Amino acid sequence: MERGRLRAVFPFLAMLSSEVGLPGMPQELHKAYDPAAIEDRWAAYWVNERLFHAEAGDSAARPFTMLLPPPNVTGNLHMGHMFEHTETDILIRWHRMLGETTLWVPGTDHAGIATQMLVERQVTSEGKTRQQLGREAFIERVWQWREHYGGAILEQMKRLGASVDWSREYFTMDEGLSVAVKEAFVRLHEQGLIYRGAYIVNWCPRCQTAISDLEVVHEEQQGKLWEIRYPVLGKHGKPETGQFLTIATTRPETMLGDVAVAVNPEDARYRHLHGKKLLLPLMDREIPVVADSWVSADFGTGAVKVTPAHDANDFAIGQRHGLKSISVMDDTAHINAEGGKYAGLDRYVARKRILKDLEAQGLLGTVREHTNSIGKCDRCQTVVEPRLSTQWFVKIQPLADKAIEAVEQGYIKFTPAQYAKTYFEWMRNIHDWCISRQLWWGHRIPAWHCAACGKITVARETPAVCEHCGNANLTQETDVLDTWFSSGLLPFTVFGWPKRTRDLDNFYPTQLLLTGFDILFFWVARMIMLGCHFMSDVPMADGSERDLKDAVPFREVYIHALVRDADRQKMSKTKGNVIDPIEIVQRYGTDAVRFTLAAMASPGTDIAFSAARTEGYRAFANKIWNAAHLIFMNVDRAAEAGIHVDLGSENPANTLEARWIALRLNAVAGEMNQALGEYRFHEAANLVYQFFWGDFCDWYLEIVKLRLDFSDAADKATLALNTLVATFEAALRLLSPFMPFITEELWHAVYDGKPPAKSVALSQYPQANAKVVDAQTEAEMGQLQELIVTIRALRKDLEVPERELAAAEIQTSAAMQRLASDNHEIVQKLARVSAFTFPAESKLNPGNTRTTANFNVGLAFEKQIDVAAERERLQKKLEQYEKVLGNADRQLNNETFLAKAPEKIVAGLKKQASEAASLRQETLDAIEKLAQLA
RNA sequence: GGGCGGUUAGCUCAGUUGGUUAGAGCGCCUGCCUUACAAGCAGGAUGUCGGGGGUUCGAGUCCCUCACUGCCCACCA
Repeated sequence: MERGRLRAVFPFLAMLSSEVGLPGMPQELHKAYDPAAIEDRWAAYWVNERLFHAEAGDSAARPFTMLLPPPNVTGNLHMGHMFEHTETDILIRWHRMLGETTLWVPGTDHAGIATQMLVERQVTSEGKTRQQLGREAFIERVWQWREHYGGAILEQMKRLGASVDWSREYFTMDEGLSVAVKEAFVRLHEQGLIYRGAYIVNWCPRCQTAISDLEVVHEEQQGKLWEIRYPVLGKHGKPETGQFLTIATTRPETMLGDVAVAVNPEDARYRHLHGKKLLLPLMDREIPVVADSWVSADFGTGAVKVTPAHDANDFAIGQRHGLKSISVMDDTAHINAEGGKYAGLDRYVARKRILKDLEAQGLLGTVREHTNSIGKCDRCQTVVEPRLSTQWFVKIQPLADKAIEAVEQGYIKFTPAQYAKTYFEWMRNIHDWCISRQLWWGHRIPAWHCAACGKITVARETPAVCEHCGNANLTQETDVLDTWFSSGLLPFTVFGWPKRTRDLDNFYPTQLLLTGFDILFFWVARMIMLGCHFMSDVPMADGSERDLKDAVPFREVYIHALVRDADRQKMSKTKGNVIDPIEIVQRYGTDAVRFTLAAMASPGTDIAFSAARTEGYRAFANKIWNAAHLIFMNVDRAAEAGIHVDLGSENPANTLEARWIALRLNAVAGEMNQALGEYRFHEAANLVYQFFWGDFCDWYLEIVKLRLDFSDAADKATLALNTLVATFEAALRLLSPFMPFITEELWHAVYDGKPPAKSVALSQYPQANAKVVDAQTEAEMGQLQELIVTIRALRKDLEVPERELAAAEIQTSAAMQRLASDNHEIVQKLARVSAFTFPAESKLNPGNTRTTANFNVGLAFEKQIDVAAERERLQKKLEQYEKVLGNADRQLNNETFLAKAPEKIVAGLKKQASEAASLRQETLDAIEKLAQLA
């Protein structure tokens, strides 16, 4: 480490050492860590140097692969992304440092509806419609938009240091992926797992497309339940006077498409009407009364109007009773020609008109308030219309069966485990998947309609002629595929499927999927189904058959929590409580924000993000920065004395603090590896925080300062310096997955710009050595710390001025006397003691002494003693000891406890009891002494 | 209607398989500009672990129950 380097890392040092001198140091030169000064530089370095590029077969170790849940190409980075990316990046960086081939694949999703809506809005703002533009031109516009603005989120990820392999970036509409999507569709079709038919689907009148069940969000709403009287027809097709069947409905406008009224066959009230005809009001259509057990007698009037074209249940009733379906609404939820005089009206306008007309005819009965849940389009919040339409479906049961088995067999593990339950629940009640969308932007379905025979040809390439009749007059299906169909294939299509590539051999299955529960069904479940289905047919790398175990798309799923605002509210644009991660990052630095997220990421618990916490972790970064400052200053001083740091030294300092910090590092490394392996991010973060700040800075650094005298006893100082720098270097590695920027900067500085690897991210993660055990050092350091802390507290109580030193006297065991003497410099410095002695008995006032299980310590400092306050303090102590003692004695006198409790617990309790007993006695003595004094 | 969580210090939250005196950060109080760091150092106060019952030698942790609260799923017109 040379001065030049030091100045480069800490520019302010130049000022410090200049002739301006300390007192004159300009105020504006902040000594604090400035993340902005280093982060951009390293972010660019990592990308430009392609440090996180992985090749199949890079190492013998099992590869660790993860897929980035592709954000929408229209998306902007929000806190949820940053959280997800932070957790993923920590794991990825950790695994990379474990020496595994580590691959994180990034990409974006074309996001059919979302993107189309966005570009459509743009077109509209220019006074045009997408229809005027035409399909081809519109799609061209979307591509243009994508060129200019798409994938901003990936750029933001680069800035935040996500260690992904950018050379593998994909877009779900890329040529290669499009071929794969076609292939998947055609294969499913060949296997009889795709069919086309007219069914009730959820229709969004605004997006003018079908959407899947999952894309409908249900909302409770206060609505009305209207009763409508349908006249009963007599023998001659004439209404029987005064005879009505009263139905109840929440959607009167659909009555235009009624084809029957259904009652429960057991319902005695209506048994006489079975088989009779009714006259559908307003439409003057004869409709039958049918008996169907789906109808419950106790809801409404017990009679249900049947509108097969506009309700899924009614459709099922229609099927059972051979009824026809009459669609009365068009794509935009306006009444169509089937609706007679209501044609052209919007559904809600029609509703009002219909109710008014019914009332005029005296056919409207009781109107009740009624809460029901209505379905809205996930994308645009428009109320969804169940509508009969011709769509493409995936026959899902065979796929679901395998997907269930994969999880049941443990081939895929969920964390937190409870999500497996949710998964099973959904998978076991799954419905066929409607995969066609009436959009323009997306993967167009590879099917062609024949103008001659009307049949469909499904093919990988545009067919020349109809496969059924040979006619050449073919037009391609206009529908596109659900976006989730293509993203469900990603775990293998990103590696080149349907081709059998080296990547596919090496990286499939991926190891872990880390994502939010909101896309558990949308995406996770679909990937499992499609992966198990398609990859079962792909042989293993060695050519052997692939079992279900290896067909799964990932071996583990980790479901992360939600990031909420500081008041635990969901962040939403409408609430205006969205925290922009970029803004927070600019304020506190990426490392601090990442650390906040990690430290709060306890599995299964939502995160209430608060900037106060981030402020604390910025302070942590600053602490590390300043520790580096201290270390580098000493490296610098050593260099002046001709001493150079030897990081590879096999000869560590053999001082108490050096042995102790090595033990701590070893223990913390072990605990961190353990915690990270179990996705306990918060625990790992707290461990490294506590280690760096508490152990390393507060104790080790303070002590080691005493050793760094390079003018005198330089050998010891050299050893101390080597150990110091080596420990710091290891601590940086330990922290680096959490705070990649500051650790990268300082790690390079430690090596004076000549590091053994291009990045700390490519160095090795510290591992625990189980053989490193040194109970004596641990105990001695513990006792020394207790002594120092006790003296410090006593100083406070005695109000010894901060600057003043005080003489101490200690009563303790011979061993501890030796310990204290051997380390008297440490005690003197950290506890601000001038000197200490070991008289057999203390002559000091009780207020001047403190007692612990290991020692009594007293300070000779004159203070007017407040007897009452002192008695109170001692009484409180006494109560505390007696409580402990009572508790311990009670258990130790309990024979069942002694018989059943583990030995370790009993021994611990005994020790505790004896300590408490002696402390109690000491306290009693002090109280007595105090009484004599008074 | 089904299912899953949560309730621990003023605030935000940890607390792995039941085990010795329940922790952290922030905030609060006190004293320090101690040449790495005031984004700091040192010391300190604060809890009937939501209520009730049970199992156990032992419960914040397991079981039952009640209360409050959040979320997911569902075709009741």
